Amino acid sequence: MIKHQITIKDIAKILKISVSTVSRALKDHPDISDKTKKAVQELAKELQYRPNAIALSLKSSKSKIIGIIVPKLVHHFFSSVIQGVENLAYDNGYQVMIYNSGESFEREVQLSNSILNFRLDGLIISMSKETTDFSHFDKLDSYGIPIVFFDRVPDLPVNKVIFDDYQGAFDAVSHLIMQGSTTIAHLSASEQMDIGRKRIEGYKAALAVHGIQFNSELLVKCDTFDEAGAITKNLMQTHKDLDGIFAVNDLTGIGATNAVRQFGKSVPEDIKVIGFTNEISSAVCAPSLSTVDQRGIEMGEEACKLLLENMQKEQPPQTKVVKANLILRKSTS
Amino acid sequence: MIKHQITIKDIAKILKISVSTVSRALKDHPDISDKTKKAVQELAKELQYRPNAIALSLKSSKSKIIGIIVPKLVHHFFSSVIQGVENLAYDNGYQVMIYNSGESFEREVQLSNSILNFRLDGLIISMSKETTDFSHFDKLDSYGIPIVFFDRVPDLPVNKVIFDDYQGAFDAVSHLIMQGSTTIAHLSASEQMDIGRKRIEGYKAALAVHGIQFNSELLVKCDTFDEAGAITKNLMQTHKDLDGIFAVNDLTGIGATNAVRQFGKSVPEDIKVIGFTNEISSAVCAPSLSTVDQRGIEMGEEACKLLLENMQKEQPPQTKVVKANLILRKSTS
DNA sequence: ATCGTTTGTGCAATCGTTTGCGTATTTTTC
DNA sequence: GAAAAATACGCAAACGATTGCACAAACGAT
Repeated sequence: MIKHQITIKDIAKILKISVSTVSRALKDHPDISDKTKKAVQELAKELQYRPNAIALSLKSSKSKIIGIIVPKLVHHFFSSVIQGVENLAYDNGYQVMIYNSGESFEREVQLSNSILNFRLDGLIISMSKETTDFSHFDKLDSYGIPIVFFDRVPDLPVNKVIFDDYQGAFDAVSHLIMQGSTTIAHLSASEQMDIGRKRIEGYKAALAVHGIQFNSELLVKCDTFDEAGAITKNLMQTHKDLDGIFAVNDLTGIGATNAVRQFGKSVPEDIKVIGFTNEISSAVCAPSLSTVDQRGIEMGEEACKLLLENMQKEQPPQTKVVKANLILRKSTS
Repeated sequence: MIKHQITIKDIAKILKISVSTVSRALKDHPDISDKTKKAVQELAKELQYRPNAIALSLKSSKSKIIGIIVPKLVHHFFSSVIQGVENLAYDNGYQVMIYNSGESFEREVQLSNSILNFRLDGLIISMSKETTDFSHFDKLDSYGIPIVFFDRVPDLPVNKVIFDDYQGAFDAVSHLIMQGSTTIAHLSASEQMDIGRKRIEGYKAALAVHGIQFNSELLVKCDTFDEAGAITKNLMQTHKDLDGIFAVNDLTGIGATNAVRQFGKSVPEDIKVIGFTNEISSAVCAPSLSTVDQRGIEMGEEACKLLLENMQKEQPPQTKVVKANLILRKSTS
């Protein structure tokens, strides 16, 4: 009933030759006569022979699989990065194994172990928010498995592909200023996070360059949709002249937009809003949200390229920076 | 520099015993003396021995991995299903390998082959939109790899977990009627697709039950955000009494909502809108969109459960139906 | 006729682990 | 005190493929 997968042995038995001959014939080894080669290759095709990837992995200690761990699957940004990684990986004969840490440190460690068990050839990872201990990465490293970090990266000399958060924030805030905003709040991520800090710096720098005094009351930590509404309303009451909001991500930006309208003001006429990341929601909400695109596909491709290089030969750690791309929509014009 | 992974052989050599003894000691085989067991287990722990999953796969012809192929990663629904599958799989000692067909038939076939090469133990799949030829699934089946389809399933006697689209549509439209709508349009998917057909049936049934005449002009094929706006405006011009819209998915629903407001009418006061799927966007857009939740996590769990059963012993194909769950938000009240 | 090459193939080890069987040593039984 | 049974371990084959080495046959050169 159930077919078993054709092996090299089956072919050898049918043709009454040895498995070594079959193996060599299949890969056009010069030692094998054309007659034998032809017979083997034809039979292999007829029987739909396909090499057992597991056996190959065992023999070569190479799985031809690279893993990618993301903290969430549902973000458009991460999906794009995965897309980019897949593009390059497939072209180079690698499979991609996608893992989802779900923002859990424990899960991340488990997955790292699994990567060791399956002897994956390399890892691309964006760390979970909980991760502050990096010993599971050291372990992978000590076994010679190259790692490339992206987006959420540790502050260590490792291979990483990061986004130019500073420039993205700078451009976003500069754009608000160009559009006429002068009192600009920033709904920011935690300063603990690299991302949060960089975006705050970009925000401050843009203000400074345009001669606007930084006001610490306008810098509020808040990175969820739910918080954004409440905080925005608060800000509008305490700062009647508020006319611009730079949100650390799109959901926060949309939350702020909704709050502004509920407050009876309008976007972009009274208050202009710009987000960050370019999630799908930012394109479909009303008014559509201007935002900073993080070029996920390019990031994925860069990360994969870096990983492939490191898999070939050891190299000093590199950092690649992907530039921001401003997406202008209705919420700022 | 680079450590090699500790194997059973290393332990055997250090302890000057045979590999078979080590193997048995590690799994508490009764033949082995307590003294030896203790020595082996302690050393294994100290050296951080971890079994080579590749070797185990080769030996047992079981990879302890199940694959899941989704046509897109970025949909909240698919991510939820993956989550559900992971939940159950991990509890049962399986890894999950996530694949992304990107709605490409060719990719789907490639991935199926890869599943064969890596001897995955089972597959959970939602087909790409392009898929009309099922021979790659037959091939997997002929090698004894069980398959469970979900969401986008073939019309064949196979294991599947489907969503009750008929009931979901029926409930959604009934809800619009309860809220006072009487002239209800349906922005539908293609009737070619199972999903599209079922939702249309549910729409018609709900109208019939409540004594509303079906009007074919109000049934328009349209399943993207961009089309939705244009079509909605058109409908509002040709049907001044339009007061309800049932959209085949959330993006379409949001597109319709935006169009209504641009037309100068308001949601939900003038026209009530309900979507389908419960994407993140539906929760954050303004006004927030009522929708039909597809219980992705439960679907994933059901699919995984069905697969695990089939991996244990062959069974006649089953079909499981997951019930719809109405999510009421501002767009309908 | 003899030796050296070339050509084509097979043997056997290897990757890491499991497992059926054999066996040496000790313990039990009458 | 001899046979039977229990205990604790090792040998070797197996999973599927690769590859260094050996070797037989055929060929050419001297």
